[in-house]
Parts: sequence; structure tokens; C-alpha cells
Amino acid sequence: MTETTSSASPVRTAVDGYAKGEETRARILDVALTAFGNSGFSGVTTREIAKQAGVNLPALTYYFGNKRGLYLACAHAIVASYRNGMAPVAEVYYATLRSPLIVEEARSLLKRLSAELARFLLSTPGAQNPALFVQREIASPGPAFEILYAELWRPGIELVTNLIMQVSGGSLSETEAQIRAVLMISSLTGFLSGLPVIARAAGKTDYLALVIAALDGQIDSL
Amino acid sequence: MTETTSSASPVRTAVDGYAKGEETRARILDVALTAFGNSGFSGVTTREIAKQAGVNLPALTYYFGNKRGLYLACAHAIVASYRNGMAPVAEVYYATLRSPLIVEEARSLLKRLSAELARFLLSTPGAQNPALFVQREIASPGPAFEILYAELWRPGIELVTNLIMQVSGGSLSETEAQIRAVLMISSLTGFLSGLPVIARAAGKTDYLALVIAALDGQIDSL
DNA sequence: TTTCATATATATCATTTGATATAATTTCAA
DNA sequence: TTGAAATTATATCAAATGATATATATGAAA
Repeated sequence: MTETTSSASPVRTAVDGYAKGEETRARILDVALTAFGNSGFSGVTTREIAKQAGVNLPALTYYFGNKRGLYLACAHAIVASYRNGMAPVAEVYYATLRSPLIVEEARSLLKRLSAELARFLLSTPGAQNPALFVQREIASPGPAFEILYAELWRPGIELVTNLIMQVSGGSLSETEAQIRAVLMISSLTGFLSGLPVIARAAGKTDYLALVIAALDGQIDSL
Repeated sequence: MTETTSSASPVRTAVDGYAKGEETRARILDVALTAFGNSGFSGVTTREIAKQAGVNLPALTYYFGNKRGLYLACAHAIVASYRNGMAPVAEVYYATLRSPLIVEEARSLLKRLSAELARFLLSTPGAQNPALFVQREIASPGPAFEILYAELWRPGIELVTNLIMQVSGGSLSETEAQIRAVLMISSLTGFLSGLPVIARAAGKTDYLALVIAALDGQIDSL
């Protein structure tokens, strides 16, 4: 059975049910992710999501309880996608645990991390990019703030802050390193927002290498 | 007379009318700026704005035509506020016109510009900070996109891009410089979004100097 | 003081929107 | 196949929301 607060809402989770239903659920989630990311929680109507997903209105209630539940499901999906996409550099996290690292080692790890983050953020198609969702939720906390803050934002900032401090070889205080961490990560998500505006001729793929080069330059100057 | 598309809506502009009415208009605009900046166009109800401004609902129609008109008025107010706040460095713009500049001169101008931008963005109280409004509108274009893009975003990026190219002494292509410009400006607005989350003990004022120092470091490494 | 443009208030409309009751249909295991 | 659970569809509700018609009050100029 699906755990529900009351016995009222069915709220299908990902484990039980038929295969076709699971497909429908995934389709709704995909559409919602894009729509919420672009327009925010209140900028999207449930009718619009249902229409785009090719289902009728009560389907949303059936699968996600209510609009808020759908929004939260999007947040959880983003966290999962992030963890999946960043798996290659998960080792970085553990590497920073056995500090202190050699400065050059820390620098190399930080470069790998920033490159992987850039790749993750910039390679997903712009329209349904999860970064917009996260950025919006951090900028003005909504229903999914706690999830995204605790699962993505804070750990990410802490990890980068830690690495920056080690790269600087002790010349930066924690606050100074924290600021640089926030600036670096913010620049990436912000860049993503501005990208559709500046991208005329070249595609996003072309920008990725250049962005990574720019970040590497910043890291070298720490 | 106020210019209106039809003779229907009164729509008071800032020039005619009594002093008290002008005050009311300003109060509504101020509330709307904060509310829209925090929650976006569709995240705010006209009733909520009216309530916070201490007026009744038709007052919004009376002064701004409709919700969209109020939103556009906010955008224009932001442009005006920006131009006012950045007036001290307006000369930078003209300085870049008589290029080529000496590299160190360009670097100094860029530092002054970035510092002034940081000051402008970070010193206004977080809740009613116009940067959130702008960032949101750039990330997902709404009614005010054209205004903000043409009046703020594009000129700002172009100016910084130009300066970065000159600072680099020709070693950066226009695209590379453009990317660094977007990253730099995005990092500021993004930092602002993340600030409420990381700011525990110290106030915003303390961060300003540290942010400027971080940006200077980036500029030095160009 | 009179007068009219300016400004504020009350009541209400039409639409949108999230949600639900309920019926019909489909899936898949026994 | 069959039957119960799972899924989809129809119709509808109640609240929220943007907007307006209309009445009242206020201010400044003649």
C-alpha cells in the first residue's frame, strides 16, 4: 500500500501499480518539471500540465494528491537526477573528508567538480533544466525549499567552500571561501538563465567548454 | 492629459494629479515591487498588494490600469532606480567609447564598475531588492522582459564584455569575454538570491566588501 | 463658496483554478 | 476467462481572482 496521511487520496508512488500507470505518472512529472521550472509554482495551472501530459485533470490528484504534491515530487526528482548526474564526482566528496589535501590536489578536485557541475547544468535541454527550478526555489522559498536546500544547495556550497579553502592554502577565511563558493555556483545557475538571451548562433554545447575554461581560470587565481 | 490607448482607463501617471494621490501611487508601486520581486507576476494577487498598500482594489486599476500595467510600472521604476544608483559610474560607459584604453586603465574601470554594481545590488534591503525581479524576468520572460532586457541586461553585458576584452589585452575573444561578463553579473544577482540562506550572524554590509574583494580577484586574473 | 477634477470606497460580475464525487474503462493475476 | 484492483474520463463544485460599474468623498482652483 501507498503511505498516505489519510485514507482519502490514493497517491500512487513509483513502486506499486501497473506499468502503463507508471508511464503516465512519469509523463506528468516530466511535463510538470519543465512547466514549474519555467514559470514557478503559481505560474502554472494544473489544467495546463494535464493538457500537455495528455491526461485529464483528476489524474494529477490520483498520482500526486494535489498540486503541491506534484511540485514536491518534482523537487525529489531533481535531487535524484542531480545525484545520478554527479555520481562521477561523488568521490570528490569523500576525498575532501580526509583533509588536509595537497593544494594542487584540492585544485584539481575543485576543477573536476566545477566542470562536472557545469556539464550537468548546461547539457540538459534549457527548457526543462532543473537548475531554473532550484534557483527559483532558493531565491524565493516555496513548498520545496527545505528539500532542495538540504539536499542540494547546502551540501554543494559546503563542499565547494571546503575545497576553496584548501586551494587557497589557508589564505582565505571560511567566510571568504563561502562567498567565493556562492559566487561560483550562482554564476553557473545564473548563466543558465541568461543563456537563452545571449545564445544566437552557437549552440549550448559550444558554450560548455568555454564556461569550464572560465571557471578554471577563476580557480587558478584563488 | 494622460496618454491612454482608449478613453476608458484613467491610469494616472506621475505628472498630473494631487500630491496625496501621488503618494498613494508611490506606495502601491513600492509594495508591488517587493511582492512581484519575491513571488513573480502570477505569485501575487492584486488583493494582496492592495491590502499591503492600505488601499482598496479598484485603486490599482485607477492608477495602473490593470495588473500587467502595475507590473510594467515596476519594471520602469527599476530601470530608473538603477540609472540613479549607477550614475556615479556612468562615466565608465563613455570612457569605453574612446577605446582602446590602456590595459590597466580598463582594469581599474572594470573594478569600479563591478564594485558599484555590487554596492547597488547588495545595499538595497533584500526583500524589496530589484535584482530578484530582474533575474526572474530574464530567466523566464514575462510582461516586462523587453524593457529590462533592452534597458538593463543587454547594455550591462555589453559594457562589461567590452571592458573584459580590453583588460585581457586581446587574449580573449568576444565570445569568451561575453561568457565571463555573464558569469560575473550572474554571480552577483545569484549571490543575492542565496544570501538570505547563508547570512546568519553577519549583516549584508559586511558581505559587500568581501564580495568586492572576490570580484577584484577575478578581474585581476583576467 | 462653489465647482469640478481627483481620489477612495462598496458591491458585484465573470472567469479561472484547484479539487472532488462518481462513473466507465483497462490491466493483469488467479 | 474472470474479477478485483488500478486507471482514466465526465461533470461539477467552491473558492480565488482580476476587473468594473457605480457611488461617495476630498482637494484645489475660480
